[in-house]
Order: sequence, then C-alpha cells, then structure tokens
Amino acid sequence: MDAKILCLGVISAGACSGYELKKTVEEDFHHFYRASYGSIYPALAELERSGLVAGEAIEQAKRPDKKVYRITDAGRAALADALAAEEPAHTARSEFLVLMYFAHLLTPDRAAQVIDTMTAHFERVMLADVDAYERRAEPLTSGQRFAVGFGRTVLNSIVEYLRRERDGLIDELIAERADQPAEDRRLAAAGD
Amino acid sequence: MDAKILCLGVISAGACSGYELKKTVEEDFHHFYRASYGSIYPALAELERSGLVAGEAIEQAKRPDKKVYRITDAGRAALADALAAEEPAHTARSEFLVLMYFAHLLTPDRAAQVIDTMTAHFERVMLADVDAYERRAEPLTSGQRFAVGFGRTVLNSIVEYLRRERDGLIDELIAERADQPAEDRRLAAAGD
DNA sequence: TGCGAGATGTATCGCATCGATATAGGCCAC
DNA sequence: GTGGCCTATATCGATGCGATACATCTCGCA
Repeated sequence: MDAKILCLGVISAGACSGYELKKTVEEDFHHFYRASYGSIYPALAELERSGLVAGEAIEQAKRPDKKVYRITDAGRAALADALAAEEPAHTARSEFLVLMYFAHLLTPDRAAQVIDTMTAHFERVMLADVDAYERRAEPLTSGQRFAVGFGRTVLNSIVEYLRRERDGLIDELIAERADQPAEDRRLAAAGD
Repeated sequence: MDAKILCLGVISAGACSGYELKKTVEEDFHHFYRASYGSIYPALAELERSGLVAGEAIEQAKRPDKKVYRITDAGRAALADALAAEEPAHTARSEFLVLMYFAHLLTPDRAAQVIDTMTAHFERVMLADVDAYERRAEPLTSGQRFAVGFGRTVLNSIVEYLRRERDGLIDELIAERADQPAEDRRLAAAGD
C-alpha cells in the first residue's frame, strides 16, 4: 500500500498537518502499520501536487507554523477508488520466531527469557494499548472496532500459546542438552 | 535482525549455496520472515569475508556451477553470540486491517469481498502451508515445532475471528448507508 | 522435433521506506 | 535557569525488497 492512500484516508476524517497525521498513524495503526516522516511528507507533497488534498499554511502564536491539509472532492473520489482496488495483504515479521526456530542453539535460560520478554510485551504493552484505545472518549467507527477486535483476538491467542508451551519447550531443551553434553562442550570450546 | 544471522543459522544446519539458502528461507520462515537475493548474496559475501563461513565453488554437470558455504568454528561461535544478544521483536504489516479501518468508506459488498478473500488466504493458503510443513519427512526440531505451533494458533484465531465478525460488520455497514443515503449520493456525484 | 515453461544458479539495480538527525521556538518541572 | 520534551517541517544515509538480467538444462506437449 502506498503511503499516499493512508494519508488520504486519515485526512478524509479531518484536516490535519503532517505532524498531526503521524501522531494519528501512531495511535490508530501502530499495531499493524507504520509510516515515518520520510514517507509522510513526500506523500503529502505529491497529494497536493495532484490536487487530491489542499494545503493551507496556518500561523500559530507560540507554536511553529503548520501546514494543514484537507481533502478535496477529487481526493475523496481517488480514496474510494484506491480502497476499492487495493488488494488486501497481511504479513508478519518476527525476529522472535526466528530466534525460537533456532531454539536448539539457545541455552534453556535464554529461551525462557526470550519467551517471557515477549509474553510481557504482548500482554503489558500491546494488549494494554488495545484496552486504552477502546476506552477513548470518541466513539469508534465500525472499521476501527473491527481492527481493534482483530488485534485483541490475535494478542490473546498469542499470550495463551506462549504460556501453554513455555515450560514444555524449556524441558525439551534441557533434555536435549543432557543427551549431547559432550558435543555441546566440544562446540563451545571450538568457539573460543 | 541482520540477514547475516539468518544466513548463518541456516548454514549451521547444513552447507548450502545462496540459491538453496533462499529456498530454505522461503520454506521455513515464509510466514514470519522474508529475505531477498538483494539481502542474501551481500550477507554471504560479508560472512565469508569475515571468516564466519567458508565458500567452495562446486562445478556441476548439466547445472550452473554453484558456491557452497559451510559454517566455520568462528561462525558457530558468532551465531551463538548473536542469538544470545538479539532482542526479540514481532510486528505485523497489514494492508488488510488498514482497509478494514476505513470500512465506512467501502461498499458492503467490497467489505465482504475483502474479508472473504483474506479468510480464504489464511485458511486455504497459510494454514495449508502449516499442515504441509508439519507433515514433512524430516522430523522437526523443538524450535521448528514451537514456531509452527505459534503460526497455527494465530491463524486459527484469525480465521475464527473473521468468520465470527463478518456478518455483523456487513450489517452495520448496510445500516450506516441507510442512515445517510443523501450524503453518500452527494459525495458519489462530487467524485465524478 | 521443436519450443516454451520452469528449475537451477549468481548477481545487481532502482525504488521505497525507515530511523536518525537538523533546525528552531516554547513549555514546564526541578 | 536549564535540561528535557512538545510542536513542526524536512532531509539524508542506509537498508532491503522486488524485479530483472543472464546462462543453461530438463521436461512436457504438440
């Protein structure tokens, strides 16, 4: 997905500056989409150039001036077209799972630490974000509720899986070590 | 995570060429990590330069020559260090959820089509991959089992969520349309 | 027999994007 | 009063994806 569509979508819900747009993206999309200034500012410039948004410079007392963009009729049409044409995709990128894939190369303590770190992160950071988002003042749109419910469901099932499988995996790793202590020591020595 | 660690990890399980390495990455990591040739070949060159792998040119009859890399003792040590130091992360990137976030800008038919496409993809493509992977000839390591179990759990909960919420969301979207048909038509007309 | 499609194999290039940083004034807490 | 954070715009280097180039062999199909 082009960052332009995302910007257009956010602006369609209310005029805002690049800075404000980035904050919205962080608040609302953080769990499943990210966009940096390096994407946002060029996207806004391009959207304005092609007439899909209109930028207006706003002078602020006691604050840096800002440039607020509002969507045009052409922009609204282009957004509808883009949302109708975009093919949905969903991918994960998990250093965590790569690490776990190589669990046999980890000490049992390290494996436990990695799992515990991730469990805490999913539960105390990400699920807490979801809770806070749902308790916001403004009522959520149907789509926002769908997305947040998706996140909550996935996070819950992840946390449950990690809790369920943790001890069994650690036990397996300990047993594997016991089976091949000689080779382990040889490799450890070779590594020095 | 640096692509070098991934390459080193794969090579630690058996010497292979860049091409074979990419195939392994696709087969084993596809659901949670991807690496292109543009990452792999430079990573292999760098690993060889720093002595963590040793490359050997293999001439093949009826096939292009290839360069097979095997891990060195220094490489094994560096891999262990990297896996011990790497901080685990896990992120999603979902054009699908961005689309659903803007559900109120989609026709109910389009929303249904998007959900159905993704449901089919998660179930018939990704879960089928997981099934095939678990039924492979070679027994899985403990870490591979953990990673594949993680994937299966998440995919199952996603499919269940999509099935559970689909009709309710579509009904909501239809109701929203009924509430504001005049504005919809005005906007549609303005878009022409 | 011929021919296109696809597998094996190495390698690079353009493009988009990330994350960090530059710049700059105002706010607030200690 | 001063260090750190917020508001705000903008760019830059590095990274890595996805596509492509190039070469050769196999296999299915007509």
